[in-house]
Amino acid sequence: MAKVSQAHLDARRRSILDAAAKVFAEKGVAAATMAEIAHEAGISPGAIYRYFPSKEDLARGCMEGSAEAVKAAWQHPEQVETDFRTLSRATFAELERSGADADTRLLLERALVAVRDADAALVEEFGAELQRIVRGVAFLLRRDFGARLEGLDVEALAQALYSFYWGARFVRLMAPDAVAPTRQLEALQALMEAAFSVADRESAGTER
Amino acid sequence: MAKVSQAHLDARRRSILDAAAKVFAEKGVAAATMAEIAHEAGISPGAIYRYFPSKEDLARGCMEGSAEAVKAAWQHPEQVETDFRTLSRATFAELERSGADADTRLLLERALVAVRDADAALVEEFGAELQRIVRGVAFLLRRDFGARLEGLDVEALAQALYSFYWGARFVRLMAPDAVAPTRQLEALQALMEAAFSVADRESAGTER
Amino acid sequence: MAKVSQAHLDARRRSILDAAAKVFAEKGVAAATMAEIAHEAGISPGAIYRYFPSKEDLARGCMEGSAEAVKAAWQHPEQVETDFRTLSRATFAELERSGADADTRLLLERALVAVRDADAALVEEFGAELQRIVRGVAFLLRRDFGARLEGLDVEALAQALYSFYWGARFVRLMAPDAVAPTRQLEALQALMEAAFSVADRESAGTER
Amino acid sequence: MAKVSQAHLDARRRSILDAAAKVFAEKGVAAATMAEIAHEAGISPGAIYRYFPSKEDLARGCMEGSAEAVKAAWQHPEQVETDFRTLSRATFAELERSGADADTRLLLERALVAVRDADAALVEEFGAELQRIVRGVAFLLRRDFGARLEGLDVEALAQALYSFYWGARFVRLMAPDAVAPTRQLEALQALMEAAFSVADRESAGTER
DNA sequence: CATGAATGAGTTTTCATTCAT
DNA sequence: TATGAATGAAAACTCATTCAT
Repeated sequence: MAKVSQAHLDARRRSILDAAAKVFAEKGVAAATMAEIAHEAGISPGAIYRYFPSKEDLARGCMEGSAEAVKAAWQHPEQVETDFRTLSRATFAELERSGADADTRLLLERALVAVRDADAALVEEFGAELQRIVRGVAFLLRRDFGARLEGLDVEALAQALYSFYWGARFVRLMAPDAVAPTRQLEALQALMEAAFSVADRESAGTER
Repeated sequence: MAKVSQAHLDARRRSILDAAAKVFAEKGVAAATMAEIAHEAGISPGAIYRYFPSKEDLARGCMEGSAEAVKAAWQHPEQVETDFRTLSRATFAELERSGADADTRLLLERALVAVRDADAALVEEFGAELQRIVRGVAFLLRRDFGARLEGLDVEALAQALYSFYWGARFVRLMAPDAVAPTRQLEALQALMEAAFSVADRESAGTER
Repeated sequence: MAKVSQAHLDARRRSILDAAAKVFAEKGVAAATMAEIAHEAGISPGAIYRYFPSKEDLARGCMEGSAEAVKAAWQHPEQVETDFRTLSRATFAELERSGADADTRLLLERALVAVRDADAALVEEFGAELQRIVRGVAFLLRRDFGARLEGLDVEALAQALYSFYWGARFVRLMAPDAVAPTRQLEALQALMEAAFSVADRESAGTER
Repeated sequence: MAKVSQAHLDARRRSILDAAAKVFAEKGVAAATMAEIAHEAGISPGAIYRYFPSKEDLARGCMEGSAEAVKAAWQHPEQVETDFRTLSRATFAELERSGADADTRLLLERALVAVRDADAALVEEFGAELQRIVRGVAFLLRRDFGARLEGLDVEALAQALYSFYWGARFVRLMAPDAVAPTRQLEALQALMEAAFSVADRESAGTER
């Protein structure tokens, strides 16, 4: 079986990650066994170790790739041809796709592990990403709503929206039958529009 | 050493639960060992089994009691002398107290376990509580803001606020240096007030 | 099985060490399995870990106790009521006792491991002991034979005798049917006496 | 790639043996891995199995060939133009060459393995070689020192010298900073000469 | 012939649970 | 009742060996 193509190796690596993600999401990282992951991936337990040096590394590997276009868009909103409403909707639509819940499980697990082990790197990364995204949210809010945000703590609002996103993910995971994330988002956006139209009116009044 | 009082037994049970909650929050249920919990509780490993038949049961036991006054208030708002703003603030203030993060960890862990094991009872309980609280939030919103909610999806808004609460908990756990939950809440409330004042104006205008 | 007496624990620890020493000597540290040692000691594999944190520690534990009165005597010859001949004989007589070969195996194994892993501590210890013993040998040589050592490199001679001791151990292990260590020692001592009587004669001649 | 010359095959076999000897000496047989040996030999793990059916066989193969000119000289002293002093010195000089310690490790390992597995063949071989060499030593002692050995147990002395040789090897391995083997040998030879000069004197006195 | 990916049995170690004291 | 030593069933991981390419 020598001299297998790189593509084949990559595919196998991928299949191990997929199998692991599935099993981890199902049972949690701690309860999942390498044997089960191997079985799921259709290989022998030993083979995994040619691709990942340890269970922990495998878990880390699973946690990484869930990066997405959406995430990037929030972090660099100036480079993207979009607006707050659209991007928000795309972000929440993502949560409705199949597999989103499994990702959420994995991400929560990852988060817990990071906090527990005081895994500085992971925690830091989370914090850094948070900051970038919150900054992106604030940027879009200001660009899209401008002066109408007058008197509002935009930073805090952006952070609140970020929190809301995670909460929606979590709640959806726990209670799929509750109000859907997208509908929650609609409600919030309606609220925001109502609030901003006040500003419009007021400034209109001022102009008069 | 015979015939120990029931009170004593209950106290010991309680102390085991406290110890377990602490260790579970620190290390996670899977990584926590009975020996460590026993040590934390100041008893021997074997003694735990007089009170809980298994580690799993102990974990379940930990997961139950995190009920609080605030929670009750949201679930039965009609019985409580309070209003939305006040109760919200009290709720978020709770998140700033020391120990709140440990609770969050435990709750997240609990949630993950419940989802994984398809622990119908726990999931159901979470869902039921969610429903009661969201209903309570909606009740308070309507009572406090009444007609000004015109045109808004109050159910969805209540649900969004509930999501926001969980997200704020989670984010605070992961990134204690981010914008504080209470400040996030202030921002949202400012937004709500702005939105509702529109309604006031409009209705005022209509009356004219 | 709680509250077992310290004596019992010590005895168990001892029995584990004995079992381990036996198995290690038979199979070598690497090839020996904890399961086999446990079986030999009449306990379960897990129980060993209450007494020794790892296989390596167990091996180290086996290697330690082979300290002996004889060794101490060589290292502190001034404190002991003995002479070179007597102590040499006692030392080599030790090699003929049953179990000596097993000790030799263990010591060689220990030595190889130490050298391989560049286990500084162990190597250093060996070197330090060597120095102390060689110094002791030289001390006794000088005290017992005094001026008759004139012209000899006593340090080197002492070191040579130390080497001889180890070589005799090793050869006996490998070829039990070869000339016995004690007889080898006799031959060397005869040689020494012959050499020293020369000195006597010469000094006698000088006096004339 | 068909029909490779026998010479090529032999060379490859040789290179595998060399690589294995190096790795075995460094890590010990048990800890050495076929992968590492293969890497050291510059081939693939699988290829080794074309030349040696198993790791054990490979180890055995390594253990065989450490024969040397010096060894041969001791075993057949009558065929060699040399004397005890010269040959001794040559023998001990060998110990100072670089690589001697690696050989010693391997030999000790070999010895331990042989004793452990009760590998009759290897043990027997060691014993037989020992006997031949001790006989050779005794032969040279008698030839070189003749009557002056009167009263000495020459067999035992020869055996003692053989033991000394091994001990010196071992000690040098463990404590390179101790007195050098050659200096030890000098001391012993000085002792022998002193002893033998007695005999000279005595016989001289008798003649008078 | 060589390669090196894959296998899978075997090893150390952990820890929930039991039970003699 | 409490203790804590002991159990023994996993689980992660290693590596000699095989065999498709």
